Amino acid sequence: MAQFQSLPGFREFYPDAFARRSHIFRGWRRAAHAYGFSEYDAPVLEPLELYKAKSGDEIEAQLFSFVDKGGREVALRPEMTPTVCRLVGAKASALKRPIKWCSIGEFYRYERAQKGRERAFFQFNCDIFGEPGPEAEIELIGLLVQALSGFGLTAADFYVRLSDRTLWLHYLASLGLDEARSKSVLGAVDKYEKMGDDAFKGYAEAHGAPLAEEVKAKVLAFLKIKSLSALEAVLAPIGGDALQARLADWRKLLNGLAAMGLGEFVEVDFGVVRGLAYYTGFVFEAFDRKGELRAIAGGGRYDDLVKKLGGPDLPAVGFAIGDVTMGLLLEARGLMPAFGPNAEIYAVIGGEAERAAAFLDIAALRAAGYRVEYPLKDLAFGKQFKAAAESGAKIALVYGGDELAKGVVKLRDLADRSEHEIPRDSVLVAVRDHLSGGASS
RNA sequence: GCGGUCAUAGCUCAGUUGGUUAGAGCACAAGAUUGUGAUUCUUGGGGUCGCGGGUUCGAAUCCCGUUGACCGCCCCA
Repeated sequence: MAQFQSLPGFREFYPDAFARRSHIFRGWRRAAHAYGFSEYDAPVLEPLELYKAKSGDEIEAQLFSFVDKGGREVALRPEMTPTVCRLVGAKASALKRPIKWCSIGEFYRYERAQKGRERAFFQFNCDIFGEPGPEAEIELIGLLVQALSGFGLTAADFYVRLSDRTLWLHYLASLGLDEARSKSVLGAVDKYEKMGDDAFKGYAEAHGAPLAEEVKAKVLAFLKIKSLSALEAVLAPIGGDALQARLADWRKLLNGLAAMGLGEFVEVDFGVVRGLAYYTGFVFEAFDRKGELRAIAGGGRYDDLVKKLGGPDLPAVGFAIGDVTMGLLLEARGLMPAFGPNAEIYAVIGGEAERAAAFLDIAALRAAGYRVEYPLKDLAFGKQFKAAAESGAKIALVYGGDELAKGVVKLRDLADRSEHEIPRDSVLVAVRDHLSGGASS
């Protein structure tokens, strides 16, 4: 039994787990590159103030924070958004628009680990800066879908729920609610799915009286809106240019996503508002269809945040996918491949005398990019062939005394068990022909 | 921060009302087999039974504490 254990919520990636993690990262990068996003990274340790400025003092309880030896209050990053806002803000005027950036990084939150939630986890963050219109959302949600569907997940496995804090605030204002009351109502809406009617208790406590029943009925009806047409019907009597412009944005967004063939992945759902106060417009969350897991991804527009963190006035929209929940979903749907040894060639070596000849070819094959394995210590031939089969290799090269005496190497196809002799000086060519052609005779 | 369940070999687990030196399967290694593979047989390494304390002639087993894991609550950027 090991004397030391890893800290709670921190994961150790043994080779098989690391292979699964790499598979996830590869899929994310493939999608991001297809969409023309540039990858960046930034410090893991940041000034504590960066997160307080964005989220308030209460956030400190959820952070890995401490005072460093220089007396600085610092924190391990719990998310990428404030950092990327700083990076983009600092060079905004020099960056070509639109700014489409992505990153894969590890994040740290001091919370109790649960299913789908660890204290250290990876996130794929994608953001578009400098584009205020719904064109940015189309591009970003398209990427979100592809970053999941690229693993083989379909519209039967996950979907993106799409909502809009701007419209919510318009609607609540039309019901006579001021800004503070509207924020409280949005907080209740965020919790309604889980808590039901109790979600509105906070409103009553904050404002001294419960939300008027007729207003509450309208709020509950609004959060159940699941289509653009239902939305238009509810908002028609209210009118106003701003509202009409916003509905036009909605049509553009949904039409754009439909034209990309993503209609079946996206659902209008005003039950989503996301609790975070800094979201300013469209918000969205990706969930598994069966509702068995916590959110796979979340995002939205945050047009005020870059400026709030000391940068220029720069509109922004972004999302993040976590590796934990997405990994669970891939496993549950049988979409996580089995990763094992993946050698292509296994050299069977007769003994010390044959080793030098084998090494010459092994080095050449490896230099040419082939994955080559051989036994580090002398082994019986039977064991070597067994090891060759287990290594995943497609062919074995046999360096025995008999072969070397004849100036040849025996090439054995491990799948069909055929073998033939090849001249020592044409091993590379013979291997290339055999592996590329798939021919065995 | 709160509650529930659990902790025996690398993995999955068994271990009788507390009783001799804690077991099995899988995995790993060696041999049977100094020239041909997923089979078989034999053998081996690997445990302070999560950790600490208590009760007892005697504790993997009972009690207390603690740490960790899983599940849920709070939170979820």
